[in-house]
Amino acid sequence: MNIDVFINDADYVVREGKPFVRLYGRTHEGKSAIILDGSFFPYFYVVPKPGIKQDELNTLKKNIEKIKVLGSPEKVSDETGNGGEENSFADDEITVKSAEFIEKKIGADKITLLKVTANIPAHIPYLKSAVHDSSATAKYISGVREYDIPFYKRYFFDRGFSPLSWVSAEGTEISKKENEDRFGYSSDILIVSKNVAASKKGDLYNGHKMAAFDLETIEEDKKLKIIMASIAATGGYAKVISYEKNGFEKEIFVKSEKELIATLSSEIVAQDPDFIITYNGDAFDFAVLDARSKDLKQKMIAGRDGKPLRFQKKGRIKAAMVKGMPHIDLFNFVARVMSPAMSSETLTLDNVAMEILGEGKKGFTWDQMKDAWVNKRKLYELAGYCMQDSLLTLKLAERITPNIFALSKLTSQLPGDASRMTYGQLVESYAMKKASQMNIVVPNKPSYDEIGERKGMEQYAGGFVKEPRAGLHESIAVFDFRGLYPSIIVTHNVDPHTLNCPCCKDKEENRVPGSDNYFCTKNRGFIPEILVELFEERKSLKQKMKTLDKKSKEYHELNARQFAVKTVSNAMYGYLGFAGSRWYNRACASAVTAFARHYIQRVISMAEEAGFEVLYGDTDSVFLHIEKDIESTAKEFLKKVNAELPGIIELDFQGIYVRGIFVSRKVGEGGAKKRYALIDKEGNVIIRGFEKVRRDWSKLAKDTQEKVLELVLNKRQKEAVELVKKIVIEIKTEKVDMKELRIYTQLTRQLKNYVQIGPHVAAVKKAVARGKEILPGETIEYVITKGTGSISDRAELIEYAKNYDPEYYINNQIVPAALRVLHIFGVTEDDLLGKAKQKGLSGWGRK
DNA sequence: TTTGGTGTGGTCTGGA
DNA sequence: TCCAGACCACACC
Repeated sequence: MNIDVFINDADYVVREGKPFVRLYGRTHEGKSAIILDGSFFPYFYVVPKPGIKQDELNTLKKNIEKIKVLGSPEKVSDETGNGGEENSFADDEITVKSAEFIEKKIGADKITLLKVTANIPAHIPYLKSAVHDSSATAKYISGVREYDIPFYKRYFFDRGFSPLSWVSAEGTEISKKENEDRFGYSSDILIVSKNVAASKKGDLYNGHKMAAFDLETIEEDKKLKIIMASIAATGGYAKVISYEKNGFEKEIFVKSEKELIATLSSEIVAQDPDFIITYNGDAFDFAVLDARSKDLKQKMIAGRDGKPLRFQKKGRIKAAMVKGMPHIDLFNFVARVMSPAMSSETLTLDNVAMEILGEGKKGFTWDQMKDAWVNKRKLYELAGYCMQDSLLTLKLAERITPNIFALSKLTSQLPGDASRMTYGQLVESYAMKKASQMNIVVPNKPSYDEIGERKGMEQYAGGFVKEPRAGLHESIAVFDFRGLYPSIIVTHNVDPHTLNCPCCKDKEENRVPGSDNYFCTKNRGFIPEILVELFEERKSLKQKMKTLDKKSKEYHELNARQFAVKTVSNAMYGYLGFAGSRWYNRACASAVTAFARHYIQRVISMAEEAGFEVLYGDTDSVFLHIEKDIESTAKEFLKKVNAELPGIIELDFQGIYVRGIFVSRKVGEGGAKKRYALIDKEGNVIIRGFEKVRRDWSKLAKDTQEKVLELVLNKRQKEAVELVKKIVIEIKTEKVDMKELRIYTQLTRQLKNYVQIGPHVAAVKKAVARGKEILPGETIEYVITKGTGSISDRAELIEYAKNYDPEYYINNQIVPAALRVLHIFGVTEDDLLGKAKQKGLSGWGRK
């Protein structure tokens, strides 16, 4: 039979000594399908010594073919853990399946390599070590490559199709009966295929079915017990499962926690989703479910492979994986990829939903929940609260998964994997995919020692930041380079293999400013090449988007794709300088920043020559004071600059502002970099760097500073002073809600690793002594309370704080934050504290 | 181990 | 008691 399947998951399994890639997906009739592809075998490359003679090459090949090593079963699980369950083999004699000569590129050179194919993936590390270490082969080789690329990942690279696209499989369908007897998979269709290829259907798919779930728990006898669960699925399904009657209209009543787990599992499976969605399911919901299912001896949800869910290490994350219905943990993706662009103090579902959807969850603190449960009251509300969590998670998934899926397709990684990747891994995956397409050998990962060495090196110089002149400035035009770093890489052909090529030795072109290094002008390097493709892809996506209705499905799809392209492009520079990178090259990374400094400084001098005051600039931006006809003058300047810029480097017009404020540094001389506020003619205010945008300042101090900035930008300094005075009095009279005074700070390490005990660490230490568990990485909330001793001595987590210290909040929060802005107008601390003699306000407002 | 460097500012800490 | 430098967190780009 021949069948088209849309792929959402993959792994592999070994049956009777042969590896089969398992592709999970759905047919266009909506049936779940598994394809077993037995036509693919694992392999790695052996790089012969340079200048090796043909007869030596032949000897090497023969000696590789003769390799026999013993493997011990416990050691041969797939490195990524994403393999099947039948990998183990008892003290097998491991042999090479085949070795063949193959031409591949390393950098610009075409080289003859040996492709060594193994019988099953678990053999690869043994064969690699054997080739690398044995005397019969070691003397002929300069290295081994691509021995650590997981089997199912390589499959997608080599086959030329990606997850979340349609494939066409030709093969034999296994009957239901045989599936049950021999395989035990849970899918409508099971097919053994010898030929799987990209389908003409491309990657369009009419909607993924997602099922989100959420648990409510309470702690009893030091164990988390599940008291309620909710599920919300695409299409409107929404249920709360509970073993306490609560009168909630969407309730499924069960008898016990054990039955709750069983029902939750069966309900999710009955929904037959393409994806299971959680918010923090890896670390919480699935972890609790797993622990309770073991305690209560109740089987949990099983994947389409017929096996219960498994936890697999993905870097720091213990990922809960359900085969064939990939589990997407939105929190992971938000924390790793989206959070830099977000402003929420903490990444709770509530905050993130509020920021992304404009809708949070209502009420119910942990204590209220416990009260509701223990005293069996307000259970109806509790059920509603539980339901809301799943519904919000599902809504969030509708917004976020398109971005995950776009990254998945771009990098040819499974959606479950892509959703858990860091920027470095996303870039690396994309580069590996492109390398495979371009017949380029992938460089090895650095060893632990190499990483240490790279990290130990002195930092190289980064972007240029021009010191601003403190004060209120009028009539400002802001320019910035569009994607400066990637455009430099492309324009100057920055790549580890084009660096200092012999063919361009004496050319001045492409020489790195302030360095003897240069880049090839003849042959485009690999990194610039893949960036060019990304640029062109994004350009065409943006072009298409212009023709579409912004509310249409296609528009959102394309928008997600351009987001993925942008994400990978922008991370490429950082990847070059990343110690764990396969394509690490410090000289390249520092060349990029050297070019960047050169261009921004060139723009600054051109602006000065044109007679504009350069107020500020940071890495890729300049702020110019343009007195007359700001719009047309700015455009003219832009044109002049761009006429001079090489390649695809381009300056953009960012905007015009009526007024802007730069402040003084607290210590030392001059204006503070990276702190400013701007106001445009509509009255919109942009605030950068100030306490207002930092989470480790109290809300009251931040809000006060924001109002001060707004007033000052509207030339109403006097009112700003009065406002601060009023707030100082409010604190003094203790009229302020404690929540306004909490300070968020992340605990970045284990308590014992702190050399200096700051307030947040002190607060955590006290809480831990009281029995609370706080893990590194958590963001905690603390308040400074009354009493004696240092600030740290008086810091308490908000749940333990009985009062707040007005003195601290006035002197260390409100006044410094406000004064930061007001200082440039001559306002003093005493003015804000109401201590100053009533001196006139003359001299304020103008420098 | 989990993209890069630049920069500000709070609090602690230890020696004068 | 004062103060410089270290430590730490978090912003900008």
